[in-house]
Amino acid sequence: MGVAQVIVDIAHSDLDRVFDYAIPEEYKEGIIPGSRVLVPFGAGNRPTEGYVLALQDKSCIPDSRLKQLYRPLESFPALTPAQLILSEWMKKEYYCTTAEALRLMLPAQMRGQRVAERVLKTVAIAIEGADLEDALRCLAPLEAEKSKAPRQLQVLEMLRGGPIRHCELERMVPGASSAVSAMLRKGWVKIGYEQSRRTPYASIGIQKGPEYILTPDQEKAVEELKASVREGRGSYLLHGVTGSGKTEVYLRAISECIRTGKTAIVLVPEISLTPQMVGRFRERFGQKIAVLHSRLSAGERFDEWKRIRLGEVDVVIGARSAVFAPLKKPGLIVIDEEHEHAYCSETHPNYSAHAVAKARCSSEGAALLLGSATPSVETYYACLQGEYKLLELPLRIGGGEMPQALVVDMRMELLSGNRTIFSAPLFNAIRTCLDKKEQMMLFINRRGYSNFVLCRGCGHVLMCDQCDVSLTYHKVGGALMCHYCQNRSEIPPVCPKCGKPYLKQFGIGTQQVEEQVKKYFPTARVLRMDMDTTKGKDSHHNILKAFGGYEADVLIGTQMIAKGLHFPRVTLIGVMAADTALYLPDYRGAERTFQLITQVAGRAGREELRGNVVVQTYSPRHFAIECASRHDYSSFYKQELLNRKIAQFPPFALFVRYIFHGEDPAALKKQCEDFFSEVRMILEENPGDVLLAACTPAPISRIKGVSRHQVLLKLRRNEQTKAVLDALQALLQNHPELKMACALEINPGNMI
DNA sequence: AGCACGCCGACT
DNA sequence: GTCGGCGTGCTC
Repeated sequence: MGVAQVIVDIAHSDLDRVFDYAIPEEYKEGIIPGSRVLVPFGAGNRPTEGYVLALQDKSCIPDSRLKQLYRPLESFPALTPAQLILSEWMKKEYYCTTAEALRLMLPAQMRGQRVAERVLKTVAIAIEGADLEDALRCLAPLEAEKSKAPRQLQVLEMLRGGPIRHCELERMVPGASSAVSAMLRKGWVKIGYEQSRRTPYASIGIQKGPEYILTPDQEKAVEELKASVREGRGSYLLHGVTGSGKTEVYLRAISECIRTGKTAIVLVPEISLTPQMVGRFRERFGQKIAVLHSRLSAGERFDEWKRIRLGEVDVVIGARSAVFAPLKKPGLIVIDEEHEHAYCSETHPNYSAHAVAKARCSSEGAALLLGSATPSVETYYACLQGEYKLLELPLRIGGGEMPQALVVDMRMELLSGNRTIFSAPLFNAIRTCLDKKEQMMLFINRRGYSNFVLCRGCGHVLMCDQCDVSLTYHKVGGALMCHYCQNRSEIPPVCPKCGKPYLKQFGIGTQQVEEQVKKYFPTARVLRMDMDTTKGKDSHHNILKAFGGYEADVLIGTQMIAKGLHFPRVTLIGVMAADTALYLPDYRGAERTFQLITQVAGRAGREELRGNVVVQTYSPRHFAIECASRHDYSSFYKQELLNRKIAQFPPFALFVRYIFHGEDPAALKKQCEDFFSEVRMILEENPGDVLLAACTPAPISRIKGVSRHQVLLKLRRNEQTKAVLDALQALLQNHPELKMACALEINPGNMI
């Protein structure tokens, strides 16, 4: 056992094979498959990180060429045997390199520099009693008089509540560090050190909730899942209306995992990963849970990962990438809000959490549980085909009625002379709601929809110079922004095309709704939640807390407010424009519209107060909107599946998209067309399965000055599909000049 | 990915 | 005559 087979951590297909390294005698014990090591690589023996896949007695490489590895990077193997197996599966499924697959399984900051086991600097008051009074008086001589050192005063006041971390102080009070050093010289404050725990949400109280008595439907689902966890197999779809208690089913099934000495992973969409949600798990499982998501700091994420890796954790709750968490003996993987497209990675390798979870469950002996009030058409179809066993929760807990939605035809509103963004029924409902001192949420679907600026003289829309997309108007700062390259610019005084001064922004956004609410209901207290107001680390939480504490009457927001939030005082939900997603050039438009309206409507009246839902639309007869307003999933599914069958969309077909990037548009087009002609030769083997084959500029044909061209295929899904995909991938391998500039996506999450 | 080797143009 | 451009090829 003297040779380690190592994958170097460089994402390049030429290097996607093992390299043999001799293990120095002193490290013979510490290096096993899964260990990360530093190896000399290439001509200059440059130190490169790598992953040990296997150990061998000897190498078939001649001794003259065999190098010794430098050292192990950690004292424990970073990767589990199960992860090594999973990476092989990823490679075959997503055509990525082993290194790319393994990277997904480690906290990003672990590669490159080591993460310091950080000790945080804290600041505390060093004086007390009269000395402190004296110091304060010194800073603020008289109440009316302005303090000479307002920073110091502010910092000192804050410290009276107890020691504060230096970094937090700096964040809360810009320039605090100079104030601290000044006071340090005067001996008023002292510096301390604190072992950083970096355990997110540790502060969340563990208050015991009421004992739940399961409904008969929940009971049935839980029993079925418990048996499945014990057997270590089985896939389920839990279809439960909003408020039917899906989370309680998850919790009970997870308890069974723990009882039988296993662990569990719960995947949640990023935006639903709220402190409330974590609190619910912590209440049940105490400290043996870990949380993984993108808002954690590098250190927090590393610490959580390490706790999981060292087996200190029974339950992992996290966003998409938590599906790779190195838990030992998983007994259950839950995917909550299964229909969310956030479960598909937008970057290469474009994995789907569903597929990865499925692969993990079958190789590691765990049960898979998908949960949703509005399962995706593809999942429900797979379920009816027998891939998942269906568990249903058709009733709300406590027997509450699903709120009936009122669909308002905005075309009629316009015809009757109402040019505001509020239809008469919504306007009246807001009035009533405010009068009754109840709360409301106004929802704007902004996906694929922007406040573009249009010339009413010639119809020209302002576009980004660098990217092929319309610019979005942001009221804050009055600037135009490109959502792809983040470039900012001013609105020109006249239209750049026709020269007339008729430029005006179009479309409604959260800011505009906020303005209009304030205009028509000046007494209403308004909170807004969108990308702009939730930039800060805790702002998301703070806004919800304020709303929950009845500090506002109206909450205006995007998708963010549609997710599992629980506000008993909310009795009105307004969907400002239900159909913005309906006519996007994406086959999932109807599905998204149905899901959004259903989810949003589910927010209303979850407690004793009866909820009202008003849906404003220009397509009141569209089946997605009609079915959503009646909470009729089954009719929606039947109609949508029929449409997909007629139009040959997923699940009956799949899209394959290659996107080529290049500086020179003409050369790019040529390259792309040459490749396309080879693609067509492969497709000729199964001509009946090719539903579409096109070589065109990408829908967004330029991003950050780089041109984009695509080969888009639609193939009928059948037994040969995987073979065709393999052939297409092999073709790309034969074009080293293209590989660097191309990304392959299968069923892209976003057709734009 | 990065670095060496190698074969052609502009220069003191 | 040499310095230096980056195309091509290799990495245990």
